[in-house]
Amino acid sequence: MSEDVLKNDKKNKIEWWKSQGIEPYGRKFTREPVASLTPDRKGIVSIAGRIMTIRRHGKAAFCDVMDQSGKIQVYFKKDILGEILFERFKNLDVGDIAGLKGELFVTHTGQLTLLVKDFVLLSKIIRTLPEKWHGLKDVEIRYRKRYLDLIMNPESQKVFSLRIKILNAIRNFLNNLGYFEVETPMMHPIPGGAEARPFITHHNALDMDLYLRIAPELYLKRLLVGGMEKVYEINRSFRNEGISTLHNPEFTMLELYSAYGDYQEMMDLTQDLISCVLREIFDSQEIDFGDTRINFGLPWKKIYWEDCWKRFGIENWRDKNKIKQVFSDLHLDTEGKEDTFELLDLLFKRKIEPELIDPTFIIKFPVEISPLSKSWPGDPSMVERFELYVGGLEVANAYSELNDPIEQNERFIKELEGPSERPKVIDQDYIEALEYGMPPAGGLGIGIDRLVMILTGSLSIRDVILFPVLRPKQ
RNA sequence: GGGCCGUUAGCUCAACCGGCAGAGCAGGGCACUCUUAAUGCCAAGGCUGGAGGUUCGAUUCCUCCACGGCCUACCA
Repeated sequence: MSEDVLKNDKKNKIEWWKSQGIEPYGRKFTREPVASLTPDRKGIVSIAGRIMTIRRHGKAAFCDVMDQSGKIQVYFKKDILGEILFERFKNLDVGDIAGLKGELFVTHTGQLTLLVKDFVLLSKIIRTLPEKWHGLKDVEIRYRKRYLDLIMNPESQKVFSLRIKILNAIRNFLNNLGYFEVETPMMHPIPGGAEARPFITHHNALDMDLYLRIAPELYLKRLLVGGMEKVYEINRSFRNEGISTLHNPEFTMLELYSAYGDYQEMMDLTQDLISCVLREIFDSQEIDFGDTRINFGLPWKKIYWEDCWKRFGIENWRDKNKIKQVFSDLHLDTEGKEDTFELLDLLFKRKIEPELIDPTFIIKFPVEISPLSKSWPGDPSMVERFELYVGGLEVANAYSELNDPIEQNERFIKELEGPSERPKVIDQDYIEALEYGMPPAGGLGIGIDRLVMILTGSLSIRDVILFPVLRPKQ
């Protein structure tokens, strides 16, 4: 280890502990979470954690010790500890991890405190923690050195513990409904299930390129063919695209499929799932997100995609000239877009999406932008599909799954004619699977990171991902 | 990829029109046995993100580079 790492004479402290015959990096220590301790607790209790502050008073000192459950004040007193242990205490620093044994008491100011009778050093800090009062604010360091963020910023600790609780609640909810949690490949020979640029990697022994998956969809539906009726996967997908407050190159998606169901069932399920998470974890139907308050009270709004355009005077959304007219009437830049769907998408993003604060289902989409969805009964130009918007963000996407192999193949062929940056290859293996018969099914995808953003009031996806993608320093 | 903003001590922040780079906390020393942003005293801490340029003189003005943030774009 280099000299400059051993800051501020802490190297000498390491030497001091060694000179006392004590290994400054300790071993197993049996302890209780500090938050579980109450004043009526009698006898010796053991706790362990990081020393966050030291207030020295000559022959005594108060410290705050933090473990994952919370903080507790501890009191070191020379006449209680004796010469040897008090000398050891003097060689403790803010940031050290220690195991402490003692008795609980309440101070004159009414604070629960552990009177330390014995302690061991479990890990010596040889750097300096960020400042105790302002914490760690530099966002770059917070992302790069998340461990410091977690030590110094309780709000950050809170967001990630909520993320875990949300995921557990989702899993419990689905497991109770009989869904199987499955794991499908993350390395795909042909990327599919979404429209996105993939990451490419290479397998040496097979001498072949593989793609990090952009969605698990096509594999999960192969499981429906195989007779698994309710499956879900919560894991990473990867998209080789720009980074923003809403996009991280690797992100977590929930995808689930229910045989013999449809998009309506998925709409009910989405409502039930998110309502359940709110009830169990937040005990509230309202969440503050930025400047707005989101009301999750049932039932959620439903708007037909086709009806979105009527407020702009667009009666026929295939009328490209009319759409362009609207852009010019609204003084909205078309940004060089010519394609009808791209223009509508842009109009939606600029004018409609920001207003969708309370949960809103957008229903029934054109087939052209929904290559894996089952057509609308009696209208083959539209499909049974919805998207869910909350807080102005797209959070979920679901549809009745297309299970007709012939139509699916035709849709894939049409897709190839589009301007996709994906490899121009059809997943014939998937078509073959459909040819063996896939039950009709409802499928649902939920962007977990975005859902966690909304539920925790985080305005950047980087605040809900422990280690977001960053360029390496220097 | 484009635009704007930022980068000063371990951390949080100052430094007027270009004139010796400053504080709090942390760290070091001393004192102090109920403090909680403990307190008091002493000492230390810097290649101002990097490289050039303008200038007698650059943290400050200019150019390029690196990293980050926000917006935008690609995209759900």
